Amino acid sequence: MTAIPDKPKLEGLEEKWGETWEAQGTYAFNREGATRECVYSIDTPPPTASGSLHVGHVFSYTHTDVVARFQRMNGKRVFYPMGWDDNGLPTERRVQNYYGVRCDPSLPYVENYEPPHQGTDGKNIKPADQQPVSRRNFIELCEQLTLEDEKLFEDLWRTLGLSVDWKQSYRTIGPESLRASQLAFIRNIERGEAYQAQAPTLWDITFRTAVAQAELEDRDQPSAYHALAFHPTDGSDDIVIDTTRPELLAACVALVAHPDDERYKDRFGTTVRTPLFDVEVPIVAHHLAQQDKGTGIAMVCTFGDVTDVVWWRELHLPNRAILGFDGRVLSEAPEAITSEAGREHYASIAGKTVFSAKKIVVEALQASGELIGEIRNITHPVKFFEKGDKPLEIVSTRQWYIKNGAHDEALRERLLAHGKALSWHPDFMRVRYENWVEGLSGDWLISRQRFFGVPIPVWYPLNDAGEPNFDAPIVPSEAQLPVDPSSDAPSGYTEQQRGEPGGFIGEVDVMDTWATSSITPQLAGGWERDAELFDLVYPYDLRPQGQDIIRTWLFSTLLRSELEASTLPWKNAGISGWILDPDRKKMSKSKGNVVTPASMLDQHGSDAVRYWAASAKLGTDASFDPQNPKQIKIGRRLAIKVLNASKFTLGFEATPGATLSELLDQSMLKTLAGVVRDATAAFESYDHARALEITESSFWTFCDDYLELVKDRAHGEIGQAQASAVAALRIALSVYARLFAPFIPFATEEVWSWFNEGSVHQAAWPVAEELTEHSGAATSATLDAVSQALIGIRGAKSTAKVSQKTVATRVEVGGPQPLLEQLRAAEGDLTSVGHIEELVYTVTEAAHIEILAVDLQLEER
RNA sequence: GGGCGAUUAGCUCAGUUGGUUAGAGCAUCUCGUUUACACCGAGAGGGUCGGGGGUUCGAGUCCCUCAUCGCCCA
Repeated sequence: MTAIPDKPKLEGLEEKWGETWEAQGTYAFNREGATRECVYSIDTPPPTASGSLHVGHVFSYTHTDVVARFQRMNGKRVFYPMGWDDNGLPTERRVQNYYGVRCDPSLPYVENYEPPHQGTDGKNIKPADQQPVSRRNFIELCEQLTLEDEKLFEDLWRTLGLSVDWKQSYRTIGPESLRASQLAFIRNIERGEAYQAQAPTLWDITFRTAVAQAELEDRDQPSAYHALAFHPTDGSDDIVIDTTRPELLAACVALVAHPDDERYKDRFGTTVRTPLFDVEVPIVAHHLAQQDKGTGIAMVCTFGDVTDVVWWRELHLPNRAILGFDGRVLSEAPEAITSEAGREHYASIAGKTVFSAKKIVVEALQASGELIGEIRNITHPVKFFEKGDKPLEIVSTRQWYIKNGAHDEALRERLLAHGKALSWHPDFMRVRYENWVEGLSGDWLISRQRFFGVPIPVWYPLNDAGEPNFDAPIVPSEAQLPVDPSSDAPSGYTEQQRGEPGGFIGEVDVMDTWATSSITPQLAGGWERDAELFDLVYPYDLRPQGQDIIRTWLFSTLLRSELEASTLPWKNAGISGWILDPDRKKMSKSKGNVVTPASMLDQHGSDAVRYWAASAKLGTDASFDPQNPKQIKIGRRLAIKVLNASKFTLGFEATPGATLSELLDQSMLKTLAGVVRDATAAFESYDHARALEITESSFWTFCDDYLELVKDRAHGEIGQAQASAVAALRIALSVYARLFAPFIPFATEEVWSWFNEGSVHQAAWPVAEELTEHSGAATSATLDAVSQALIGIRGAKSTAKVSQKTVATRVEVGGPQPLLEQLRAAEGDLTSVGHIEELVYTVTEAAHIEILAVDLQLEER
């Protein structure tokens, strides 16, 4: 136990108790003798180590911590690890900007490499000014920086008071993660769930990597319709189509119209010749052609957008791609372009960017008279990589995919069934998952042409001509994992055979970062590494996360668990809402309305910030105004009140073994028992905000009414009545400290230490029985009645504009006989706090206690 | 275009299966420095529950419809 300070304050509690908790192992996961039933396991979202933490993180991670603390006090062994998502593009970008480097896999490794910069304060260094480094050097820098970033994150989480067991931390790029990711992947290959395909792929030309459906976003872009004249081979009048991408004219493989379109019905099956390039293409019918858009007939190019891909695939059109991985027009013209003029036109755009090529083609079309009328500006949605700033192109590449139910009805049904079996908090979030699963249009593309990630663990044999056979990948055995195909040789080969005819080459692609993040339950839980641990924690009790990543993290994790184990990875999903700024816009860096969490915690204190976060329900957006953080101030006030009320309560002299003889004291405990029941029920239904609200409002009432009523008695002469009040106050204080502990862990721990050994966070969650055993036959009606009278008397004095200390010479209180009896039992307390000389009871018809008259003794000043 | 959510006091939000007079905090105003707390306490004023229609003895709550805002998907 520690001494009660003269002037309790919140400052310094974070450091004091943070160190104690760490030293005592207060939040350590104890698996000794544990069974699955006594464990509560949480599949925590690993934050992106290279990103910056913002207010939204503090918000949602607090929601999780509050639940973890409740479950721990409820007797569960809480498995609450923290992971860092450090692989992937965000880290690469940060490393490029931080050190001023760029990965060039063709360069050799340099020992003791010194990068040109050490932190460039967020200023982007132009790619041309970045120093090219080898892949291995680049990855070392990534490792280095993420470790530093992770340290900062951990410090912040500790300050916030997350009750994480830091011994259970994991990194998505660590050796165990590499092994688990690759193990899960080769099992996907063995079961036929992972496969490679040469296919049109959404491609970001800036990052030169493939992009998955989940990473797409539509952005409105200015564009323009160009009307182009195509020439029917039967010599009839030109057919005019509208296109926003005239630069792809050389890649045109058909014209398409809706099968019901009367204007083109008799054209289907005929052919036209393209303008400029003079290639003969068919006119075909497909229901995706929009009759009301443009002239109702469109050109199909390989590939202008995802609809082109559908047409190409479903109508069995040739592939005449003209764009390369760099977003420039390929130097070689498609074979279909045979005319001399056509080849000359192609030569004029070869090697150009999309932007320049468009300009050249449009000028040529104007010169040839095949551009009809004016160019009409429009705005339309264009697909972007969510982290990119140039529109995606579609190129044909060889990529790895994992089945996700898009083309497998049975799998999709199982995924939907899992979605129904999962308990969502709030429930309506399930719909977002279902919409996503039902809308999947292709399997999950998981290969990325990047560097800092989990290598795809395969090699390809080379034939005698040194050409790779991609259809026969060499897959490592499970015992070999983890492997890096760029530096390890497959079994049966030597390193000298790399790249040689009859030898092998390693896959250079890495996995999508979500391919690792999708197995966080396995990574943290010791899957295929620590079977005993895994059985204790899996399936997890809770997956907490933000609503924005239901389609990515939640979906992909559920998918991988279904593929690997045919199970749901968790029982509950708790979905936190957004943090909005005062204008109800999402907080974002570009808007400059982001406050750093560290300064926020520093300024207001962790308990205050946690209170703000915890007072929002799951799934509900919360607004936050850094200029006027109202809820945080209220939280701070509450935490201070807890300190002060506790100090006051513990200052009364206690009599060991005292019994609760007074009806008012019993009644208060009876009331509190109801609060305990309600708060517990709210917690059990994942409504932490309600649990907080119930506890908080009860506590203020306790301070304002009960504490005021009994303070004179508790201060007074030692005896049965005095001892009863002090005992009741101490019991209530113990219960309130525990009820508040999940929300304001620092203030409650401080208070707890004044009259208990050990941590409040390992204390038992209060139960109603520990209160009702003292409350006898009392009901809450006594406290209600006395409080009612007290409020009435205070009101009378307030109306008379006099001090509450003013003596009331006579107070007449009315109400039904039974309630007046209750009042009489606490008459001493009431007359004492109200400074009442004479209290008169009058039976009335009213249902409640009412103050009929208050005679005040007005003192001369 | 489809889906989901929201709309309650000046502000931020509660409001359970439909049930007395719709609540809390902040802000405002008044009073008060009382042996826990001035980072305080007491009290007061403030709402046709987004509009319209319906079901019901009774609707903030259920149904229909419209509007506005936000998010997701196309």
